[in-house]
Amino acid sequence: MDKQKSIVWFRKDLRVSDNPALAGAIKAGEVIPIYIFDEYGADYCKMGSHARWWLAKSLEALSESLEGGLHVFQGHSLEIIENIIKKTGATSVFWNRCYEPWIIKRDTKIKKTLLDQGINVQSFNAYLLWEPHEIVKTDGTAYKVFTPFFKNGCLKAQAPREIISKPKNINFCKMKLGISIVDLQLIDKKVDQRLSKYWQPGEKEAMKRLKYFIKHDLSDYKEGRNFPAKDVTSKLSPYLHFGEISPNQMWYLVQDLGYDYASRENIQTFLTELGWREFAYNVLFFNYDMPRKNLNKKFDKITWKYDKKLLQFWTQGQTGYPIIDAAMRELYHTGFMHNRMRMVVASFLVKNLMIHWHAGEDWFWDLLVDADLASNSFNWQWVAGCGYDATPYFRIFNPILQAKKFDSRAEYIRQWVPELAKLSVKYIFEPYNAPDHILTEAGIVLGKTYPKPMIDLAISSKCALELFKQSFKHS
DNA sequence: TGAAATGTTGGGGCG
DNA sequence: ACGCCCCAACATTTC
Repeated sequence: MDKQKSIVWFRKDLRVSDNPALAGAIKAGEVIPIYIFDEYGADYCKMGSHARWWLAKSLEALSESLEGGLHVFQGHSLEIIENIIKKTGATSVFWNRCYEPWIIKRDTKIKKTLLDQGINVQSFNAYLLWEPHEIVKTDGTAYKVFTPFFKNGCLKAQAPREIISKPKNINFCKMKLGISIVDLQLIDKKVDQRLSKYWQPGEKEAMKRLKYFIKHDLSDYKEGRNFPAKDVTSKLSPYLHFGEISPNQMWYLVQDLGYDYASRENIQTFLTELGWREFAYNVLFFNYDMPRKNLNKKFDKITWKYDKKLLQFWTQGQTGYPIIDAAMRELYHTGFMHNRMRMVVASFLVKNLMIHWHAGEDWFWDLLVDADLASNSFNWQWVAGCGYDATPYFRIFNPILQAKKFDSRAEYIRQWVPELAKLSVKYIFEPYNAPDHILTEAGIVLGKTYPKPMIDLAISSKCALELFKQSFKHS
């Protein structure tokens, strides 16, 4: 008797453990694991260069975990799945849901089409702790403020799904299908040279990192996470984005710790960060245009500067403000930026340079290995002030103060802006205020080896305040 | 998850 | 000893 064959369609769940779709297919019989690189309909959210690198590496790791059994394709998802069904006689398709609006739209159609053809289709939640549509206020409308969303919404709802353990024996369908990962041409050589120094994608590495973080860094998380040179953040965001680890695995592993490893505050702070991720997806679910439209329409009237040169100073890490340049260069070289630094550089772009948050969002989208549609757009709106529960328009970071407060020994600056490394902490935060002989001794020629400040902080933030106030007055 | 401007307080120097 | 001033330290307000 022929065994039932099931397709497992991997997407943003590139792991074997705690994978409900895979578990479902294994139970049903023979498994055909597939990945489809499909960006039809992605429009402005096609993957960035650094994310593509990560995806390729992650697919390689997944394929290895599946004994080389991952079948890779490129093209229209529905057409490809229908073809595989024809070739293999598969009777079921399992997948874990994605929550990007364009994917929801696509998958809804695919599900309906396949069901109409008599195929058994099952989708699961393996990406979020709580389904967005289930966390709403008692009057049925969506939350707009984080604290009640998390405390009254999430924490009082049903507990997140329990972790599914790693499957022992998988019965693979042995047919040869699809193309190789290399054929997807996801990796740019120069990107590979940069990122492979810093990252090892994959499910195994993700769990290793989580355990390392819990053991070494969680006990200092609440305070330490503000200091970019300390490196006590988990750096799990790219793994989480590609589903190499599930939020459930993180949630339960951290929540079930005794307070030996870390105090209640540290644990709670970390879990709350997972809560912000949930909130970003929840807000996106109820606002499909969050990536492109101000949630607060009052901001529609603001006239932004569309100055390519100004933007370029920012993207290239040549603003003349060391902490900003350090952060922007960290992003370019590693595909990652420390969280506090993300806030600082974003505030500078939007509130000092008066450049639209879309420009920052796009740059981050291309370079972050954790580039995530919900988190990225949600957080840019948060900084710009037009998001839900956002920072108020008048809250403007001063990059010099931020540097002195959170990188007081200038370790982070020296790492990423080596041309300033010889300056002492007295001058390194504001090299343009250093006496000439100090600069000469440090081998610095302002305007040549390191740029002069591209704008005046006090003037630009005053102008921004005035502009915001004026714009809001008329609406 | 801000920073600057402004207001208040209190200890010490000094005539 | 007393009042006056200065100013750091802290608190409050404002954007």
